[in-house]
Amino acid sequence: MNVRLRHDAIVRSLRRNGTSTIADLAAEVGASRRTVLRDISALRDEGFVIHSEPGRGGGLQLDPQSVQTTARLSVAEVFALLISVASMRAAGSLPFSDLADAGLAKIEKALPPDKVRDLRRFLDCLYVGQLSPLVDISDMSAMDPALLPAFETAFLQRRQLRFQYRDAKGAVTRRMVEPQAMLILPPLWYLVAWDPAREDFRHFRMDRISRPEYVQDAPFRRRHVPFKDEVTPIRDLPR
Amino acid sequence: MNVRLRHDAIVRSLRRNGTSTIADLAAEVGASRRTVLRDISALRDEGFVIHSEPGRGGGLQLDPQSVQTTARLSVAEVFALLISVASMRAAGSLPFSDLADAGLAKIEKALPPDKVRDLRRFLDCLYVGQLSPLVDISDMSAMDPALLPAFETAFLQRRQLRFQYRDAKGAVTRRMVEPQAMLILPPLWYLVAWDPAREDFRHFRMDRISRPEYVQDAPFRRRHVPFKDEVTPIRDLPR
DNA sequence: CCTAATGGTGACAAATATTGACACCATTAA
DNA sequence: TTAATGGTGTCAATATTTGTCACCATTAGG
Repeated sequence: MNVRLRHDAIVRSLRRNGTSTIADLAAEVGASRRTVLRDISALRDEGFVIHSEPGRGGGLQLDPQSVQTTARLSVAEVFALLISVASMRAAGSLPFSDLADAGLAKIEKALPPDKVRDLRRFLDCLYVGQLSPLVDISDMSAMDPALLPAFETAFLQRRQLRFQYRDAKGAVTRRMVEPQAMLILPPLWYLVAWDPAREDFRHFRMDRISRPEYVQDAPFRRRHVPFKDEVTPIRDLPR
Repeated sequence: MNVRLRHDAIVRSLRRNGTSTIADLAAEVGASRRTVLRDISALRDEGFVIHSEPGRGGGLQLDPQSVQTTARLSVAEVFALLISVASMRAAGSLPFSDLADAGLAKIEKALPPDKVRDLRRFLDCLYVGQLSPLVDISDMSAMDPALLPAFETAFLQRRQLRFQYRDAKGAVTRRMVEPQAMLILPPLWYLVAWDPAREDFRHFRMDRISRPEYVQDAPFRRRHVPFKDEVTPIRDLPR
């Protein structure tokens, strides 16, 4: 039996039985007492909280609070979860948001370091404010997740972004801009970008952007964005 | 060098260089050509999409979309992430919320089945509505995550919940109620409960509840909650 | 106090898994 | 045709994991 499988079996058994002795577990997974002890030690290293009671009537007990689960997430998914929780925190305090943060911190820790750096750099471009009550929310539609990679690249490598934009009147234009920031006015998201053709900043509602693509040969520098309203950088929000 | 570390190193190298040959990787991680090939095969089994091109000028290429990360999360953390994304979706469509959903689905799949059942049952108690603009949001504070277990038990095992409640005027009372639903009026959360002492339903703002504990010997049955405003069960929200 | 049942550690040989060397095949571009 | 590449099979060398055994610490019960 594989080490991994044996660990799983031990956790399952502890979850099922409440309390087990090393001898029980050894018999159940078909390994020696010593090996089970080594496995328990490894599981503790992995974060499982296993209480042990020596002496007659003693045994091992798995703290149910510590039962953990592993999931393989793509970077895009982690990214989406991260900004979900970030924007939720932006919208105001919520029950359990600390726990969600803790979960995300763990996920983040498991990411390759360069990806974490990327995510942080992207978060630095996120700003939050209060939505003016004048905006018509009724025609909102979600942004296609498939668009994410182009945005990520445009922001992280500072490449100009080309996309199709449908304005409030339904007119469709093709734009090429320098993405400077993302502005969250819950529940709407805006891309704040410098439009070189118009030599000014423009706000674009994310749900009205389609077919975005970054332009490899069009790098640019970050500009200071003159936000009209009061906004907060997301990284400055209280945790 | 450890197998795990070597796999990580290979993935990092592929991510950094774009294209590498087996020989390059072997030199870089200090292993033989054969071993690297075995590693590549293992990584593919784990879900990494690695394109390969034989022949002159060929090499290996890692599909960046497939880079994955594993994280061990406690059940409470998964729970917090789940309701975060659920309430975010409730607040309106957001970019990437589909991706966040997909990530959560994977996490959920990795949970033990009985926990998933519990989560679903809890989600059935969640309702969403529009917050009246009359509520004063300025004095909000987040709920302590340590309170979660008592709530979970009270909801799932239908035990009465005892807690301390501080009302809008600051007066503190001790309550014992039957938790029937959770109502999300972003960014506020309410516990909707039947108060046996008053023989009526009451709404309690979650951030004003402290020291909750479930009462083991006080089971009850679910009641039909007569919501005053228009609310939507969270499980009926469009995905 | 003694004993039996329990968790826990160290040492070392046996069992098992991983690795490297080598031969070889398939594909591709020059 | 050749050289550079990915890919597979085999087998001995090497590294890791496992079991055995001896022993210690703690606890409950007689």
